[in-house]
Amino acid sequence: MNPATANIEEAILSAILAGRIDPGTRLGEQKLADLFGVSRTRVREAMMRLETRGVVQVSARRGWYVVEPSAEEAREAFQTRRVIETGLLQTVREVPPAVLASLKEHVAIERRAIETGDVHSRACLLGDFHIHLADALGNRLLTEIIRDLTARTTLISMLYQPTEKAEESSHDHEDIVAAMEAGDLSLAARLMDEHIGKVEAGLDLTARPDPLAGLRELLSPSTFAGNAPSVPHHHSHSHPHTNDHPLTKED
Amino acid sequence: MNPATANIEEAILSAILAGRIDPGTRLGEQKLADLFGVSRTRVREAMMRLETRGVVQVSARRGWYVVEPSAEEAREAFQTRRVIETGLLQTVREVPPAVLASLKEHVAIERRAIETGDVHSRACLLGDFHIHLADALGNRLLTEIIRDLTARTTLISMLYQPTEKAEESSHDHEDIVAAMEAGDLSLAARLMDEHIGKVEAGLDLTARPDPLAGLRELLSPSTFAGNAPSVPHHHSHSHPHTNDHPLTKED
DNA sequence: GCTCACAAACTTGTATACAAGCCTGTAAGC
DNA sequence: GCTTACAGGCTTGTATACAAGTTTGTGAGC
Repeated sequence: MNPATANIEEAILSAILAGRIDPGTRLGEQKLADLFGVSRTRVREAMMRLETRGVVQVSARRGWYVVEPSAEEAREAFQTRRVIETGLLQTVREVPPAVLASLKEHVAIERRAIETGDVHSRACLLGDFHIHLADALGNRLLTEIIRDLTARTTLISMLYQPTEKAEESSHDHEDIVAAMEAGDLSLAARLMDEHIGKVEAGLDLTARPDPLAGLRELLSPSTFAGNAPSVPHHHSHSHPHTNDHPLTKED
Repeated sequence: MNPATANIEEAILSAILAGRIDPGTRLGEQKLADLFGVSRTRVREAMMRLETRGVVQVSARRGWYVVEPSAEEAREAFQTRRVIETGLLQTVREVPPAVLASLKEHVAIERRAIETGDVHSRACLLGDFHIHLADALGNRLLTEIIRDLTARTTLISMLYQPTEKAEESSHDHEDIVAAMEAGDLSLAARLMDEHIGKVEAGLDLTARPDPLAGLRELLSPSTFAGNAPSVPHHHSHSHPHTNDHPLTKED
């Protein structure tokens, strides 16, 4: 594959995994082309690849958008992750010491990141745990699949997750690794199942996916009469379709 | 997505699943464009999508080729399928009667196809069993993943499988469904694991992947002196990179 | 003042032209 | 006769131009 195209693809995917791009963000071809110093052709190529990987969507003649999974799609993504990740743990017979060591270190890094509190690296690391697991116990193919799925669930969390429970997740990871160390892969699989279940249960799959979610909050106090010349944006939480900080700087 | 592009993508993928396109087959852009009545742009789009799905590869300025997985990639594909398919069976709590019925019917169709003996529909149906399973027990996302993986393993079988054991596979499927009917999903998962293991074990991962495999057979009897004006092709089994019956007719 | 129609700007969709590289067949040189 | 260099044809790689559609801003009409 063309290296430039691969770069764009990888840059966007890892930005999503790091929680740096919101679901619904518009990705203009020309803007990306300028940003990466390539022509639109390349950008389109990367976008189409990302589309088949399920992280981007095209709206005809309007542009490319980071996907905003529906509630249904969210359930599918979590079910799929459950299937694959528990399957992986139960398929494996024994865990090499080197793998255990690296997983333990990863959890340690998670803990430190939670204390320092950078929300981006935190979310990134929590997702990375699963990717590392697939990489260490599985193979490249499996890792790629898990990576794409993690990107999906990351976006889902950004859409539907009311409160972040990073600490709990990291605890879960720790327990899973402990079970692996004890040689009880069955237990590890069950813990993984519960862990993913917890994350999914922590979502509010009833509300978010419409772009008006943020607006409703503003309308409810009824301090709205049409005489407000400028929209108050004191709560600058970026909303889908109305984000004013896309990947590319506005000129 | 553009419907025309989707058509090309789907046509090629299902042709691969049906065993109608050999691994290593060259897919010329212009030829495909003529065949489907579209421009090269569309074909390239479809090809790039198929590339990200792992069923096609581009060789710079030479053309697109149906992948010929290496032995290593073959192992990865089978491991991944084992992980996912056993994971699926173990994640599911109970199997709805309707699903059981449709699976049973599928197995019945398999049996009939084996008796009548059309090799294409046979291979297609054996792969389809797994796809149907994912569809019935899982979700669309999972089905798509399994579909791509099945395409991979189909190609692998065509490369490395010395003898076809369709009957045995169909028996395995029957046993798996029986275990599901008995409500013993654990057993079903184990049977699935063994089934995939058997298919993998039935491969000869030492020989095939080089394009000269077919040639070596010819050279060994040493009935070759350079005085043979035309290469004998009595054994018209198509070889990778030297196939004379590509998807598109030669003009 | 409000609504609706229209136009301009902007963005993607698509084809095509040309550039660049690979493969093959041919001929010259040894 | 054998090797090697070269040229021609063929195929993909890439950019660009234009077509088609969407969004938004503006002005006329009610």
